[in-house]
Amino acid sequence: MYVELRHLRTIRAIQQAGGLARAAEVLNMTQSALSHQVKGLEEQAGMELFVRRSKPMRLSAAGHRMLRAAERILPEIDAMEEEFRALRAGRTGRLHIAIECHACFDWLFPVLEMFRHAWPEIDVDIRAGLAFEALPALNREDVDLVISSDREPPPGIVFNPLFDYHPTFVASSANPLAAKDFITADDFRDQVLITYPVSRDKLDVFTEILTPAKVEPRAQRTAELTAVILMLVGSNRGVAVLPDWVMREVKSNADYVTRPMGPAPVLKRMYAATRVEDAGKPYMAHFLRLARSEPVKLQRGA
Amino acid sequence: MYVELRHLRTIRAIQQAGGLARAAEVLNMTQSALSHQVKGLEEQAGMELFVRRSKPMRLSAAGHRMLRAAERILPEIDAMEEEFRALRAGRTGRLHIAIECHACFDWLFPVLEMFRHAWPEIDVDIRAGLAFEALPALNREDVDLVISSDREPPPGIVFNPLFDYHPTFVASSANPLAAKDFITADDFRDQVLITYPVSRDKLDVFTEILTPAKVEPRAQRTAELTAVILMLVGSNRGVAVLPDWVMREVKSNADYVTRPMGPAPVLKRMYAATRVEDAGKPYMAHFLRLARSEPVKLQRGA
DNA sequence: GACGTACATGAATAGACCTCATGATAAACG
DNA sequence: CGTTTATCATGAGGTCTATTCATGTACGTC
Repeated sequence: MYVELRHLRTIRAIQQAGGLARAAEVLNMTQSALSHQVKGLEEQAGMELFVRRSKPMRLSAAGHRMLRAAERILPEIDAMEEEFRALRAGRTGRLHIAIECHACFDWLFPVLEMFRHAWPEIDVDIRAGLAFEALPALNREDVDLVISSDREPPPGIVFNPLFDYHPTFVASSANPLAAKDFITADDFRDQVLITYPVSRDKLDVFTEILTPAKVEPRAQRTAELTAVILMLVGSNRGVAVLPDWVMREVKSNADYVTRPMGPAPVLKRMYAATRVEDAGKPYMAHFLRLARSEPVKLQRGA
Repeated sequence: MYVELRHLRTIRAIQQAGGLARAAEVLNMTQSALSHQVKGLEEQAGMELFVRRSKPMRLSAAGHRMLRAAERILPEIDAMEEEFRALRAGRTGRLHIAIECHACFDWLFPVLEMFRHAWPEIDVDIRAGLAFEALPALNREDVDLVISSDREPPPGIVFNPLFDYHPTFVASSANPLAAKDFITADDFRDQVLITYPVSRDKLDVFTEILTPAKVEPRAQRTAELTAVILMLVGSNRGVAVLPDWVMREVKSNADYVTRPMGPAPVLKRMYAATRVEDAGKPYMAHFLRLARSEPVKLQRGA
């Protein structure tokens, strides 16, 4: 039995128009065409869908069943088509975000909250970029935006700069390093370094400091959540290097000390990677604007 | 934008099979055909539904939306087609009943209750045949069965005999007619006759007794519910003629007397009218069987 | 009973959809 | 890194289905 949407539209039209001839006008076809179509449909169904004893022909019991299906299905189709019109008009879309930088949750949540209000139709989602490579996922359209501090954009991808930040050293005030004004690579030799559980080439403390200086910390342990890292640091189980914006609450806490990396200050830039064809979309532009301005407010508040 | 079910099936198949070529096999068509179809669909949608950068091609964001629609709509279609298979196999159907005879509720409800258990898939409904002519409604397929005691089946309609019954006189025991052994037409001249609110040609007391004898009761008043008629009779506000099966409870009640019509006993036959093409259907046959056997049990219980 | 309206039917046609053959490009392999 | 294989795209041509046109038939109506 091969039912097609055309058939459902026909059933509905005949019911609404109250007759085959009138329905044909509504559907912009000849009465003959509809008659043939109904005949074919009834052959498919294996039974009469209409009662022809009375003259404006009416739905039979079986016909009413099909009408019920039509009235459930056709609005779904219409809704989908409306969604696609909105998609074409750029009023809606998808924004699935992958973050390679764990500390970014801190500013991403407030930003997304603001975005959600401005673009309620956009399908928003976040995926922590632990289990997969984020940039290929961008190309496969598994995600639409990647928060990253990589430097070399692959073809088809643009790196939109968001803001600059300082990778900042944090330790317990009981740690001997609290006595220093700034921290260098050598200072890590005797320390337990606490990081997110990702590869070293995605951790600022390695890419910017330890790896160039060929220094290995005494030990390294990992924690997924920023709050857990800070807790471990607070109880002097290790030290960490985190972006400055997460230091906001810690700075006013006597248990912690924060120090710049040195002697020259280390500055990194945060990027939002998108596909080139998405970069121009209005909602994407709005998100990038928010992601540029909001995090710096957090940094200032620190 | 002309979406068809074929397109939704394609979207789903490509997703499930993980690629266009494999999907083509599942759908029993060539890879080329599917490629053309997808191209056409994307033209209709006005955007790319698939990402072709990676080789087994994958759904894009827009494609995922269409997939969602497909996964909601296609099961509905499958369910409908399954319903039609059941309809063809006679396992399901519709049984909308019109009753011209009000007292028939008494035995119809128990019968329908039994039927509902045996044929849970059948769409059962009752419509009191007050506002419309029941037999034309049968022809128009507004209803599928009419409980009636008419005699002349119109073309295309069969009258299936159910059972015989005696129109029986009932009055208050305080009524003078309680002294008689049987009741004749003349006895109504001084009585208020209580009937259902339908035309006289559908009331046994008129068609069988009063109209042939050209007798008019002193007055006539109506009530919709059998219980109300009996209540009025009980308080000696009038007399009534009702089928014997509704006398069940009244017979053992000292407030009432029931008497046969006379002098010759009046016998009427109850019919279930159906369309000829329905008469052979298994569920219809089962209903008729129930409607033949169950009411007589009620009569015996009286 | 004649007329108008509503649906059915048959033949012809236009157009959509499919297949075949082949080209292009990305993944896999040695 | 080149070769092979798998996957998808494209163009031309054939087929088949849906539609139209012209006409027939039956019901409802006056």
